[in-house]
Amino acid sequence: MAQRQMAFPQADCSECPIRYRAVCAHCEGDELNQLEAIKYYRNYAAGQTIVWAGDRMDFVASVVHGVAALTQTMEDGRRQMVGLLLPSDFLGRPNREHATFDVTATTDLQLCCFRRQPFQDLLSNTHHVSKRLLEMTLDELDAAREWMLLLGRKTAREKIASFLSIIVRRDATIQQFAKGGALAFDLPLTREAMADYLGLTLETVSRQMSSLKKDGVIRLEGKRHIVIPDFDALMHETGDDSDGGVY
Amino acid sequence: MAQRQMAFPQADCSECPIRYRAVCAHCEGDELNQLEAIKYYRNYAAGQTIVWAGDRMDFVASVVHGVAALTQTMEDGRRQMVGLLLPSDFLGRPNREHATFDVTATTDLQLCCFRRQPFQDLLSNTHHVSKRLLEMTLDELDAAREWMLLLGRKTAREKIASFLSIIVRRDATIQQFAKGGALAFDLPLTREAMADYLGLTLETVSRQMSSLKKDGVIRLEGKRHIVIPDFDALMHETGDDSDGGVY
DNA sequence: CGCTAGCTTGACATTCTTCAACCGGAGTGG
DNA sequence: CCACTCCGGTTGAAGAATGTCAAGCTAGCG
Repeated sequence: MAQRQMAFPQADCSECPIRYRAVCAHCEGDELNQLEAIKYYRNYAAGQTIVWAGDRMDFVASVVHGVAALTQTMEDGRRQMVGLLLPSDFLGRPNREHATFDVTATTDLQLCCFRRQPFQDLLSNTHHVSKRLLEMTLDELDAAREWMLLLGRKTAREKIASFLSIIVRRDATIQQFAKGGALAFDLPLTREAMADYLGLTLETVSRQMSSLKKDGVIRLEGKRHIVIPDFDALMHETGDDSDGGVY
Repeated sequence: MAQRQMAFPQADCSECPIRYRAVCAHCEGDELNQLEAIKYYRNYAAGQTIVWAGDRMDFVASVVHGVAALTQTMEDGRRQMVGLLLPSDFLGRPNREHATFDVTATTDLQLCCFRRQPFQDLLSNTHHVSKRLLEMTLDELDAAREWMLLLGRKTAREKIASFLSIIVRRDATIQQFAKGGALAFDLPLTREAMADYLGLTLETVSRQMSSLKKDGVIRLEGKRHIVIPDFDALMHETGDDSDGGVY
């Protein structure tokens, strides 16, 4: 694959699109300067592998633009995605030298990287980064648990609907309103990657997408562009409790 | 159900069985004293519910003895276990007032509880508790990701074998050597709870247990006591990479 | 202009679930 | 003490959901 040149701007922290959601969210003044001093950007084209499971990984990073996937592969080739990293999500683990999962860019991607050792020093010496990292890790654990319900108990149709609703909500910046107030967005994953995410085969994904389309829950414009005329109707297909309840 | 009296001893921290694995692991001297000052024990009988999803929860806790399960339930009754808490595991989330999942004791259980507010204060004012909590949360996230592979891609037989191997390894204190060097332990879960853990029906769990027994991978003594004559044979049934690789 | 990657669709096979019957031990009331 | 019932578990038969294998479509690209 030809390595296209990426076109993401390399922002100053003050203009960074994930400034108040990423691991740096709570930092100000000196702490932010320390982070800024050790940061550098890396760009990847859609489809590129960032690290393989077991590889030495000497940086941690925040996703600035694009989407990355963590996947696990069994000996016989069965694959399961176990993490989907959207802008502001954190990649890597402090105090761990080697990657536990394969990491690939599923769209063009920009990472804001920190060399691991200086980052760990910062964790030990300051409060705000580790506090934010704990919050984010707890959030990811909650998300992982929702995902487990999906993998263990939902039907193929519910899985697809749930996936679409996650994408729509998780990266609100991607979403736009199409004519008539409907939601519209581009899928950041191929059918195969969706299958890996959902614990299905790509054929089943394709069939269920067609089925949702036939029933008017979604519209497909091209293969990747989705229009959702009625978000409530989509939510109804997810199998989740409709009444937001607690909040 | 009659509320039997629990028989777990209430240890001083210095004699606590989870002293160096729980959230308090890194604490010494003053920090430990602060924790000790706000701790109290609670006991639950097998089957009891600790909190329901959405309930106000004004404490966090470490599991001292026994096993607790986090489960999610869909409107139509489908249930998925999303967390299995063994001794030293942490229950609850700082800065969150309401429980996100149902929590139940699957065996007789002892918790070492901390009122949430003082615990949060400790998190803000000291280093060692939050550092340990971050480590533990990252470990749980890794475990959740292994679990996703299981839920999404493993066969029923592989799921059962994986579950058994997790139990054997995760709480090494439970396990004993039966005659002939075989591993032996008691299942901490009913067939139904195993089904909820593994994303199966209880009938499928029962059938696969019978099948593994028929093939000599496990022996069943009563319904709950398991003997594993050959651990490698069990591992081979899990579908996981056999060579431990990195470690 | 033909290839390829990504996707769709069909026919058939397989796995797991569903529904139902049954078993055995523990606790309970007569 | 015995019959009863309940709970957790096992097993069988039939059906539904999803996977597998195979063919074919389409858009973009060399």
